[in-house]
Amino acid sequence: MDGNASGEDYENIDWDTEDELEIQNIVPSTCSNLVTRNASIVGNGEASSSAGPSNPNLLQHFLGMGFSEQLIVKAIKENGEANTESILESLLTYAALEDSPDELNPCHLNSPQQQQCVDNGQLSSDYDESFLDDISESDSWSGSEVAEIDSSLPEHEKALLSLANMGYTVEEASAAVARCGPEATIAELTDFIGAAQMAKTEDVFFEEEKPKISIGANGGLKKRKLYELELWKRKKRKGLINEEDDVLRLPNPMIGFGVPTDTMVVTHRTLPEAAIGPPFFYYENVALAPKGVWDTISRFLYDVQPEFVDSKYFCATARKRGYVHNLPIHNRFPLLPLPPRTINDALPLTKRWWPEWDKRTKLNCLQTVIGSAKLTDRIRKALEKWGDDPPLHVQKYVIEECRKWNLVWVGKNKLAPLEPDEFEMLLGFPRNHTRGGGISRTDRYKSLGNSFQVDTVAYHLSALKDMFPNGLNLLSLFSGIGGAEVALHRLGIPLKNVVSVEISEANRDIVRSWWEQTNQKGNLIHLADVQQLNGDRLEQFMGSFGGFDLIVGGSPCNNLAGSNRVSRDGLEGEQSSLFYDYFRILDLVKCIMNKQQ
DNA sequence: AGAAAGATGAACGGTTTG
DNA sequence: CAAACCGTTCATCTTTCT
Repeated sequence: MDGNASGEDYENIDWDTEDELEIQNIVPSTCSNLVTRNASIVGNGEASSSAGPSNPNLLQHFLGMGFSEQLIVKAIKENGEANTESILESLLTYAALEDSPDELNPCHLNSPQQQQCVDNGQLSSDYDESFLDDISESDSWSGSEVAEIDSSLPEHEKALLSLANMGYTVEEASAAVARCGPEATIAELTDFIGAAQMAKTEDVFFEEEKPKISIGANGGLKKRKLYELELWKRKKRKGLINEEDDVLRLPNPMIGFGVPTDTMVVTHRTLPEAAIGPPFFYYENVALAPKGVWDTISRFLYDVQPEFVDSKYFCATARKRGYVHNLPIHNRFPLLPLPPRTINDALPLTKRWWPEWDKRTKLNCLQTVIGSAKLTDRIRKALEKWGDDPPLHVQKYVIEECRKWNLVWVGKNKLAPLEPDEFEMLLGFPRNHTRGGGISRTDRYKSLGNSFQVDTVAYHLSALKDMFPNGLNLLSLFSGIGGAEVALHRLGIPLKNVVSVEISEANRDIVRSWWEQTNQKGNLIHLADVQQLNGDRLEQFMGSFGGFDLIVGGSPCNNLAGSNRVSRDGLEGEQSSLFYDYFRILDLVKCIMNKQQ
């Protein structure tokens, strides 16, 4: 936690409150749930955010206190311009509700969520109703008014209009249609939007659960509510309340339900009813995501708690990942032979040149970019100035660069980044898995850096071996270079039908090439875009071979990963929001399989 | 030869955790 | 406090296409 004393970020605030309580109680899954909300359609968020109060001094007054313009405009709308006291109260409340660092997390200006944020500012019904108690509402609109829908419109426009009349914004509606496909049912669309909304609201809610519950949701207690919120906020500042209580924590050591060398006592867990298969599912992403992300992911994936595992317990390189799955956790076994677990064993040629003051025994996470030749050259020159025993400050500098870039010793004073085939070996892929076929060295690093650690994933999937002696049907989303396929194959689980969805042609080529080289007897179907995979396509596939036994996917981490300095926008980021497609497709498969039974 | 496309190298903080 | 982190973007060099 950084000491951001005065710097609460009042911008990009999702100020739904009561609505969150409603949404929170709705399980984001199941095709049948209809999430409706009271809101009307407002055009574009920019227009509303630029519509300031008529009294500029008032705005200036609160701006001077450090509140954002957006919030001040909202507070003034809520309370009227006359009552500065109640405006301040509202602003304090927003601040208290917003006093959580994960909301520094900006939503994109053009994202549906952001539109929602801004839109809500104009919509009193979307807002905490207790604030309305003492406000005379001359113009009380009704969220239940439904306009006639012209039956001559094309299907997707009818869907849009229906959603609009249900209170969704145009942005939400069109995003949902885009994601779910034009022929999706209204129920599917609302389900999707409700799910997406939860993603936005949950993070706030989660942090604030305590004060909200303690104050009740019934309104009429405005004074007490504000008081308690303030009190709670102060306590939290003083550390009297541990807000981490409800937030998912990373285990230490990060071994999940156990690793081959350190089996946990826990051999059983009770899955939520909705999570139980078929199909089995296995979802993966970076463990060190921004706060709240794993709470959201877990909530979407049927409230299954993530299993956080660092692959350094499986191989010579760290890889901290979270896995949400409904697999059995007993009778796991590792791939054999066990991979080398230290740098020394994995890269024996480096041993000779490894100085005693470099204490590393494990490599850090393999990423998509590597250190440059210039850097290793600079280090070599810096080291050559000293004899066998460089001074401490030089050692410190060299070690820092080694850790940052995963450099290894390949000669006297000579460091180098790992080669692509070393990436392959460390990650558990066959040698030359990503080599040839026109792929460049840079792209090999990129594909490998984005991949599973095969031994780790295989250990988790090993529980399936006894259950599918005749093989299984696999739906592999965001397949990449086929980590899941390789893991299952190495486990000796036959692959019957594999539907693999991967956007990169180079990666698809790698998997196809591997598929042929390993003489697979099954059927490999490649698709490019998860967003194009709709219910019809799925039903087609599942009808032909009788459903999927396992759905695996690690959705893009671009907007979650710590290395991203530019667009670490969280789960709503441009690429990482594809998580919702994983959920959408998983939920669709579950529904279709229920229907088929 | 010149444009277009591709590959490489380097600079770019901040969040989260123990 | 240190330590870690499935990354992005731009400039420049290299290769390929016209």
